[in-house]
Amino acid sequence: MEKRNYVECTKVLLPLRDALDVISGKWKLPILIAINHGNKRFREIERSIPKITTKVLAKELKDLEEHKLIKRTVYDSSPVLIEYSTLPYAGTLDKVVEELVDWGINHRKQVLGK
Amino acid sequence: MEKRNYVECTKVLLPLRDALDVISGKWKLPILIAINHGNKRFREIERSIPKITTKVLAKELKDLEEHKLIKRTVYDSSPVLIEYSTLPYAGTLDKVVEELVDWGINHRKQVLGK
DNA sequence: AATGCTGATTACTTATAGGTAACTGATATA
DNA sequence: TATATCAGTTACCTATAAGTAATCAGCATT
Repeated sequence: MEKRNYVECTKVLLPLRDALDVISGKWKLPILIAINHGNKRFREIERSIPKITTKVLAKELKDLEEHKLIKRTVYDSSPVLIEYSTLPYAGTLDKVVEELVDWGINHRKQVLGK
Repeated sequence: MEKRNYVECTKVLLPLRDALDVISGKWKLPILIAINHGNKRFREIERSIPKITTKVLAKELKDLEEHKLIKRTVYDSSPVLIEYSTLPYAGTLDKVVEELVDWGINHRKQVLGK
């Protein structure tokens, strides 16, 4: 018989960590949202997210592509046109985002004092 | 008439940013979960979260207290006993956490390959 | 010919999150 | 008396996130 002087909760902590690894950071969810709102081009996304920089956007777009959340399409026009779009898998984050946004709206009202 | 060459989405981005400011980082949600599972004492919480350090735990507990998500109770026994517990406001994060955990479970299966 | 837009990349710097390890004073146990 | 536990604090260091600013080639506009 071991004495366990705490309550085990790793079964919840591990998947939570997995999720946070993908979506945490300042920019990933904002970028997904910007694309979902219809911003497809690099500069459109950049302009739609206040304070983001070119460098950070480029890096985060790569991360999101690697995580299979968005895809990058190159149209062989002249000049070449590049479009970003969310993949179906990104849709699985919709409820998470929705909950976060609702929580943020309420938090601003209740705690940050409007 | 202004030409707007991107789609506005700050109405969503601002509350999302507010929410991420409170819960993002590696440790805040894990700590809330550990407390919700019944770990009340400092060392219990510490032991229930793999890899967390004393220093980080102390700092994050202060942050969570400031954000009105937990409270710290000092029992004037001998020796003094300190207990952390979640405040009702922390319950408003339950759905967010639930969605994140579910997403993490699925992500591990689908993308990380079990 | 000069300027500006596209989708970026690069080098450099700063800020912040987090990790390491030692240590505290009060109390309790062996 | 020695050791351990409790709830932390402190100083120092490192790794990563993010910001600043310049630059790129290709093309279009003025």
